[in-house]
Amino acid sequence: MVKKKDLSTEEKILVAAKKVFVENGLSGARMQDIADKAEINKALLHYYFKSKEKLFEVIFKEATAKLFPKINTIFSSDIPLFDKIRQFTHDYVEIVIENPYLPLFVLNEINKQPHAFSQKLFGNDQPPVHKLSAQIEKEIKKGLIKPISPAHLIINMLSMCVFPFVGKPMIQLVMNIDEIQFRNMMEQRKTMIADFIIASIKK
Amino acid sequence: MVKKKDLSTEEKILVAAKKVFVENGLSGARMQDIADKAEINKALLHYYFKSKEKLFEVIFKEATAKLFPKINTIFSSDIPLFDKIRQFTHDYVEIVIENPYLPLFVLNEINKQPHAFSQKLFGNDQPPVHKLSAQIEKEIKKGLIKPISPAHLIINMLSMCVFPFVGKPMIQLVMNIDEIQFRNMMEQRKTMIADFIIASIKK
DNA sequence: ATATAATTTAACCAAATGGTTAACAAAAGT
DNA sequence: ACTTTTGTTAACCATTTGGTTAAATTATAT
Repeated sequence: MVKKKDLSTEEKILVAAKKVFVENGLSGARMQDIADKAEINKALLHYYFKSKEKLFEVIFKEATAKLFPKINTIFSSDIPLFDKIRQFTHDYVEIVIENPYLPLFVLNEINKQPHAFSQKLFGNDQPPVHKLSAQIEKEIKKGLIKPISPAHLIINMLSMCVFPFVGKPMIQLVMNIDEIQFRNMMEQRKTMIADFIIASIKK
Repeated sequence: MVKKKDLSTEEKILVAAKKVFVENGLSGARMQDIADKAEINKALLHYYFKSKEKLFEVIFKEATAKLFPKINTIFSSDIPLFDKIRQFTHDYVEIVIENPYLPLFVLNEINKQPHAFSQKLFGNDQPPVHKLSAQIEKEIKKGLIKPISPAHLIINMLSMCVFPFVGKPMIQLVMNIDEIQFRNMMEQRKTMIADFIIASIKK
C-alpha cells in the first residue's frame, strides 16, 4: 500500500482525481472531493491543474493510454491468427484485471463526446483493424477456418474480454459471486476466451 | 414521429426525462433541461415527481423492466439448450436494438449503487442463473457438448449480446462504420451469436 | 542574509442547480 | 352558482460548485 505522504502533491492529486473521476464520471466528480482525498486545499487543484476539465483530461488520457495502444500493437503484429487471438485476449484481460474500472469510465466518456475523442485517440491515422480483418479473410479463403465476418469475430473477441468488467456488479449480482470468485473467474478468462473462439472457428 | 402535444403532461415529462437521464446519467442530468424538453415549467416537474431522484427512479425502473425480465423467462424455460441459446441471443439483441442506450445507462447506475439495486431488482428471489447452469452441466455430463464452465458460457453469451451496444461509439470509431452499417451488423448478430457459441461447444 | 520563485491556504464570488412558495387558471364535483 | 381539486406558472431561495484572489509560508538561488 502506497502512502500518500510519500507522494508529491501533484501525484497525490492525480491518485485522488483518478479515483473520484473513475467512480463518478466527469459530471459526478466534485473538485472538493478530490481535494479532500488528496488531503490538500481546493485552490491547490487549480494551481496545479487549471480547471476540472483539464484535470479530467489528464486522467482520461492516462486511462486510454493503458487500454488502447495494446490493441494497436497486437492487431497489426505479424504472428499467426490463432496466436494473435491467444495473445490479445490474454494480454487484454490481464490489463483490465489490473484496471477493472477503466473500461466503463472510458466507454462513458467516448459516448458523451465521440468526436472529440476520435481525434484525440487516433489523430489522423486509421484505426488498426484492417490488418487483422485481412488476416482473417485470408485464413478463410485458405480454408483454414470456418467462414465468419471478420468484424463480428473481432467484436465477439472484444466483447468477451471487456464486458465482464463493464458489467461486473451486474454479473456478481446475477451469479451471486464475491470479489475473490470474480477475480478468479477473470484469471481463467485469460486463456478461456481464446479457447472458446478458436473452438468455434477452426475446421 | 409522436408529437409531444398529443401526450399528457406526465407522459411528456417521462419522454423528456428518459432522454436526458439516459444521455447524461443521474448526476449529469439537469431538471431545467428536462423541463425545457417537455416544454413545461420546472416547478411542474416537482409537482408530478417530487424530486430528481424520484423521477430518476421511475425512468430507471422502466429501463430495467425492459432489460431483465426476458433473461429470467428464457433462462428458466424448459426448452433444449441450443434452442435456448438461439432464443435468448435473438430476443435479447432484438430488445437492445430497440433500446440501444439502455444498457450503458443501467450498468452505470448498478455500478454506482449495487446494493440498493440488487434489492430492487430481485427482492428476495434468487436470480435465475441456476437452472441454465444446471442444464449446461447436464449436457456436458451426457457428452452432448464439450466441457465448459457454465458461468463462463453464460458470461460469453451475455457479453456478445450486450457489449456491442455499450461500446457502440468505440466500435464505430475503431471499425469506421456509420449508423446504418452498425444497425445492419446488430441485425446479423441476432443469429450470428448463437451460431458462434454453438459451433464452439457442440461436439 | 536576502531576494526570488514555488507552494499552500482561508476567504470570497458568481453561476448553476434542486427545490419551494404563493398566486392564478382550469376542471370537476356539488 | 360555488366550492374544491388539479394543473400551471413566475419569482424566489438556499446550497452547491467551479473557480479566483491576496496574503502567508516554504523552498531555492544569489
